[in-house]
Amino acid sequence: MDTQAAHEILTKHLKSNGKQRATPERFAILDAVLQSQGHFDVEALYYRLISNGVKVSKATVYNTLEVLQECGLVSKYRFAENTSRYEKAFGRPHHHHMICLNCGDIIEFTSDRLERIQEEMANSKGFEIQSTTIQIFGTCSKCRKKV
Amino acid sequence: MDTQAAHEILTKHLKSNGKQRATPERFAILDAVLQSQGHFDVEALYYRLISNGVKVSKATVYNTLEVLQECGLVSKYRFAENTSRYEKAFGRPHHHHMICLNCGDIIEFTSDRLERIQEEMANSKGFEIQSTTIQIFGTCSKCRKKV
DNA sequence: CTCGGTGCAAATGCTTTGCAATGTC
DNA sequence: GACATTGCAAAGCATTTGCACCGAG
Repeated sequence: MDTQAAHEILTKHLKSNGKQRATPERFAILDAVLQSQGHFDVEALYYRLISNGVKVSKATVYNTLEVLQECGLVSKYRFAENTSRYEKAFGRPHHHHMICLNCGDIIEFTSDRLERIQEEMANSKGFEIQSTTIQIFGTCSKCRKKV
Repeated sequence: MDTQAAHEILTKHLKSNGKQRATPERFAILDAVLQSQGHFDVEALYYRLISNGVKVSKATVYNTLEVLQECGLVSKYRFAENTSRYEKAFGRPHHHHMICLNCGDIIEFTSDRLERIQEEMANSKGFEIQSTTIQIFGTCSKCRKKV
């Protein structure tokens, strides 16, 4: 992905907020996020950072993920478990998830029609959408065959 | 609501599982759930039970809510916060939520079209739906007017 | 030089667990 | 009686917080 563009987004966001500072930790975490594939939790991201020799604390990872979320570079999800999961949102279309309750697999999908209907529903209630999440829980095709 | 019908569902579910027992605590918790309006968390439900003179432990509340979820009498949600929220699912149509990030208000809505498209999406992936959740985060009409 | 950010470790708060006592089947 | 369930308190975890130190602006 375009690392530079992502850095710029973060830089701009930090400046626009007036008092937020551009620290090396924040960019290091952003880089790690950009390199990630699929969903990850704080633990995994933290571990990857440490493994790569980046010296950060978990508190900073939490803090930074929140900042990255604010500027739309990462999305935060909460599936069935008690852990928050994240994924990079840069350069990716808005999508949703089918979560297999048997094997834990997550299948992503997009649907313009779903987006459109959601907008209609929101408009009809005078609600202004900031983000939407659709989660379909069930059994994936692989697991269905096994039974 | 039809308390008796709900009791029957629970009874049947417990029996069908072979080893689960029908304890007074479980029915007391079910009753408290049936009396609830809207969403609640474990804390609130527990407090209400205690206030009503029902002697249960929080552990049992957690346990029972899981059982009730299994037999479709309650739904569990996870919105933005770190607390699980529940609501009774008995005698209610399947619906979704718009969550106001400003005032925390939750607006419920239903949409046959959304349900249908979700089914189509799942079918096309060979995915078997067990439950679905749609959450629209944003700003409600009341809060929009205030700004 | 200021004040926001970081690291660490302790604290918090929801949820789960271990185990003896209880009561359903 | 056997054993699932309960209550209690302790343990687990993910996440947050307090505070001294550091370093971006």
